[in-house]
Amino acid sequence: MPELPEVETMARLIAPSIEGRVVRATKVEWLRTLRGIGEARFDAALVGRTLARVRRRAKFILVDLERLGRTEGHLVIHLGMTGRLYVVDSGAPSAPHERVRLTLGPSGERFVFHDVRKFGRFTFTEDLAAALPALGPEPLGEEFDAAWFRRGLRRTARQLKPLLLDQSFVAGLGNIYVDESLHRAHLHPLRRSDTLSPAAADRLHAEIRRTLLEAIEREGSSFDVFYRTPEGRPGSYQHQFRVYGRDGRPCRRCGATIRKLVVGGRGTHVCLRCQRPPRRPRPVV
DNA sequence: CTATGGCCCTGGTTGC
DNA sequence: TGCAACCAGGGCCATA
Repeated sequence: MPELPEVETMARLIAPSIEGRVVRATKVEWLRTLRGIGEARFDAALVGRTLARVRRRAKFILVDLERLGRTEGHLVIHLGMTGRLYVVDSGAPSAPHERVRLTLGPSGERFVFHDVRKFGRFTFTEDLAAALPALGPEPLGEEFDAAWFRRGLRRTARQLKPLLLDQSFVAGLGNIYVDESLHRAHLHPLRRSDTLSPAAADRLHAEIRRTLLEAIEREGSSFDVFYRTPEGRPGSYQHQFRVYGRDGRPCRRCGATIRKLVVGGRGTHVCLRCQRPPRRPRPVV
């Protein structure tokens, strides 16, 4: 469930259950989830520290750790494709696919990282900047304004879809919300970023924000394995999809059939009437 | 530069 | 029915 709206929803969901709680013990079921740091170091860094504050940056959930009121490192969590976080009572049996569990004091609930496909990450760092990859601005933040976006699009000649998926350009978009934003802005995913008129760039900027805000309001999208999360109602934004997963069905705006293509190796959904394909790039001689 | 494909993983769905 | 191929909301890396 991992794009900005789902990650934001997840962070909001777990924050009340873990903020202020002390880590009493750790259990790592799949070592690679720690991404390089050893189990012993992970345990030593967490036990006795307080999970002070939960926040989101891009598709990462960050938890600041404190001891005696001082920040001493951070949990860096990425849900990958299938990661989920939840808190269960102390007596609850462990479920399949739980990769990391933290026992919380004083009452022993468990803070669990569940991740079927193991693409996720749940690790510790003292140096947040070093632990995170290069990340562009938050699309819902101040820094992501229309003028910045216009310039950013012009600075490069990439296809729109891969560019918007690039977390170092804008942080937090994924396959669903890129497809949805492009459709709402009437722009084809293969369109080169430096060919947009200022008006088209502004339209895309506005639709990205609008799409994300609406999705957060509906607590993200839930389907397949994410249909239900422990302790959490499913999100409902999937009912608002205009193109994602709707190939073969009519466009809600114009009635043309939604098509599915592959762009940048990712399944990509478009209405070819609303989103005019760019002219084929001239062949390189 | 930009684009592409493999890889990391598991499991549900599709098609023969 | 059985089984293999394909596909999935992510991201990193090597190669062209």
